[in-house]
Amino acid sequence: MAVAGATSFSAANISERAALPPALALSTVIFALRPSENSGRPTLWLPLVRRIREPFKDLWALPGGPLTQADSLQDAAARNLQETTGLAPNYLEQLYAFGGLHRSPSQRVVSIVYWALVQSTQADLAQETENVKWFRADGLQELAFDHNEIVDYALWRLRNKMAYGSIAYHLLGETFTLAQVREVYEAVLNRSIDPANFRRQLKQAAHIEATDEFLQGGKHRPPRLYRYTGERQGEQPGSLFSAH
Amino acid sequence: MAVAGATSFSAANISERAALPPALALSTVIFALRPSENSGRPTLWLPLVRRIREPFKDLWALPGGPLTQADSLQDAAARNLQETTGLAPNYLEQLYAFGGLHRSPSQRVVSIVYWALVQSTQADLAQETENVKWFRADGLQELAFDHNEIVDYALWRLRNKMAYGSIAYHLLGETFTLAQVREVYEAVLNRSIDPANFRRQLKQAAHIEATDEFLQGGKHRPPRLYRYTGERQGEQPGSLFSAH
DNA sequence: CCAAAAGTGTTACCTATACACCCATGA
DNA sequence: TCATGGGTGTATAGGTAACACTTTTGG
Repeated sequence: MAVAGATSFSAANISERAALPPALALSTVIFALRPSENSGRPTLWLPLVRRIREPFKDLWALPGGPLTQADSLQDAAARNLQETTGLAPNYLEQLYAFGGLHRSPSQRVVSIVYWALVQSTQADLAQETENVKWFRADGLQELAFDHNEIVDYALWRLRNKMAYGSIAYHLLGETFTLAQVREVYEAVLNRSIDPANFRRQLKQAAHIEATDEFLQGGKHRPPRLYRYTGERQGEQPGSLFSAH
Repeated sequence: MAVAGATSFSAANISERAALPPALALSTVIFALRPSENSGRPTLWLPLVRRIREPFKDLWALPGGPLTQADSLQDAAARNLQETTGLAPNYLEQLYAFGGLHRSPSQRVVSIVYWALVQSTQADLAQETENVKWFRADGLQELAFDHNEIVDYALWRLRNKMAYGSIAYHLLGETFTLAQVREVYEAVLNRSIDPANFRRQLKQAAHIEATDEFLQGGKHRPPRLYRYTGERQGEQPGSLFSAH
């Protein structure tokens, strides 16, 4: 099924494409926070898999696969994510259906793409193999297919949701300090935020509750731990309540 | 391909489903403003097509069809919309990919759904036939498949975009008065808006310019006509600039 | 006691809202 | 001239950003 060089197409090639039914595939953009190599501050990373076949052999690509028959799109995305990277997502939402004519040089492929958030602890457990590796989300190298464009769009959506919705918690564990939430915002939105104002906004708007515990072991005054009380899963058409 | 009653499934039926590859379909939720039957004030309407075959024979459904091979998803949606209803959309954007297991009682179908806005003038031209008819967008009767859910989601998205983005102009013609824009907002968001404040918000935030013309023929002081200067097409992943 | 993060208080500014008011036109 | 929608001005409230200040820990 894989053919020739990925750059140009003959007329014969095009008419051959028109005869085949478009294939349906699922891919997922997975985000997690990991410490930066330099500063050690949390930054956005995502796992990619190496292509071991043409087309785009040896380039890195989003994890994905065919649509499993017995699952809904959402379930199939979660299952596929688990099988290719070993990760269990904390948040999963449909991103977009990409269906340009020449996304793949061989057969025409329509990809339904999801995006996911996983906790840092999860991400650390995930095995890095020869063919699965984490990359920083910004300044990514050239990827297979149109996956650079897809990652850019996912990043845009993530930042949008972060700025308005209450999504940051899905990158954190069961309990967290308000400073940690702030660090998530700063890492994703790539700008510093006033701690005083930020904590107030969180405590009034978002769905969190204070616990009786404090994070010990720091150098300074131990901060209080909080817990997220909102929805755990991603946004879906069924749930028409979330503001954005 | 069409089989049996739409309500329950035998085990044999299910395993048969699993063997077939999922079909890929396109549908579109089309919105236009038309005067209400009672008040004459503009309200939201959408065109539906009558099912002439099982499943769901004689119920109304969203216009749609298979993915044409030679077009991108966006182009295929526009073409399909043209062929089924005769309408040319002023705005077209992908809504969601619906892929639940039992959306269709026969074969499994994954529908990539778009939503569109057309001008009232267009909508008036569009021929109402035995099998194509306009309905008020709220309080819709029972539709085929999961199309009620899809329309609800499209309505939610429309209202969201309307409240933030600059989308209302796509329901209007080349030139328009600020009062007409306000009527669009009032019709879609279903609440009255202060004319004075609304005009100020528009004139500073949105991409419109004043023309030298005034709308004549009204009962009172002729209002100035404005023109939209922003983008004409829908939002797509390529264009990562629009706020929301 | 000092440094630094946790957490609180205060103020300036910006923008959405409410509403009083003037303007221009048809009848 | 009157009624009415078009269009402008202005005061008020609510929320965000900036930053001074207090609190609490480790060293």
